[in-house]
Amino acid sequence: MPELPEVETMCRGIKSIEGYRVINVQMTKCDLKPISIVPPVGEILDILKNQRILDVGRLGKRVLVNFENDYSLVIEPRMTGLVMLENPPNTKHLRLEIALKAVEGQERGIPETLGESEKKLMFWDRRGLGTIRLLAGSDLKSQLAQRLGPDALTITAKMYSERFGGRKKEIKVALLDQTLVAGIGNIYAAEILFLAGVDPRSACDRITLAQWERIAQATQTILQTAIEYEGSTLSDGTYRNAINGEGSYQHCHRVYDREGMACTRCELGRIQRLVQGQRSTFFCPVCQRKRGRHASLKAE
DNA sequence: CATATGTCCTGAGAGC
DNA sequence: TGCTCTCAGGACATAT
Repeated sequence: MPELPEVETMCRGIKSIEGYRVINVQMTKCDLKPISIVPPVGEILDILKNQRILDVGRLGKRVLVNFENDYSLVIEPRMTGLVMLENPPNTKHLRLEIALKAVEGQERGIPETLGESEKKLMFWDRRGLGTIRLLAGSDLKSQLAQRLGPDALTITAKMYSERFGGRKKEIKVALLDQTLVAGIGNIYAAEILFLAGVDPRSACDRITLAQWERIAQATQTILQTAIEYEGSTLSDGTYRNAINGEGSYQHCHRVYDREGMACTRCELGRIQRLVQGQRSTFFCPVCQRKRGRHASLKAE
């Protein structure tokens, strides 16, 4: 599920835990197969107990909770994971709970009745493909940060052409490769290529500089706007923000999950679906023709 | 049966 | 031969 805009929304939604300290860490008991948590929860508690949260960050599609002892909790939602503070969709798929308490003085000014001096950070995951890891700062760099490409919110046309340019891979497949650029997933890859007017089947080594410019510009436009809309909650309703609200960028989708519908830009083409790398791709065969130069960055 | 927002691992093949 | 990189395919677990 969550791609960069959804993960960014999760991070912003739990930002109020900054400065709180860890009281307890526990797996929620359920009959489902447990998710991957490394090291085991007891060990995590030993390392994090009473530790203050310095800040909340994002690394590609992962949420980072950074502690004062230089450890970081890396939460990777994968397809259906959610990081929440309130109202999880159900208890059946609740996987981990971290009890937090405000440090001395932090709760001052907040009425005790609101219970704001205590918070609970939860990880909920229906499919259970998500993972949680606790890493020391140096391991975070070597095991994770180093393997990821530049964050999609910072990538430029030059970086695109340098990192992608020599490859034979199709551009849609390459955009999903987190070692090339971090944060783009299946929905936003489709939307970015539509806005850029680039055929998703184009081989990277045949994409022109002008097209890389359009792809870079579209990356920023699509992702920034999707963040403003707090991400996409698809028809299955799985994605929710930190307090169980829905995103609304799904109403802005121009191609994703719109097979057979008329293209909103040219009104001639019908959105087509094809499979690339075992994943669905949606595009407008008129606006995204390989040699087409009709595409314009002006969205509406 | 087919579909699903993501990532990791394995094995094959290419190129040096 | 061996090392590295690339790419295709499957696995992971649950639900609609």
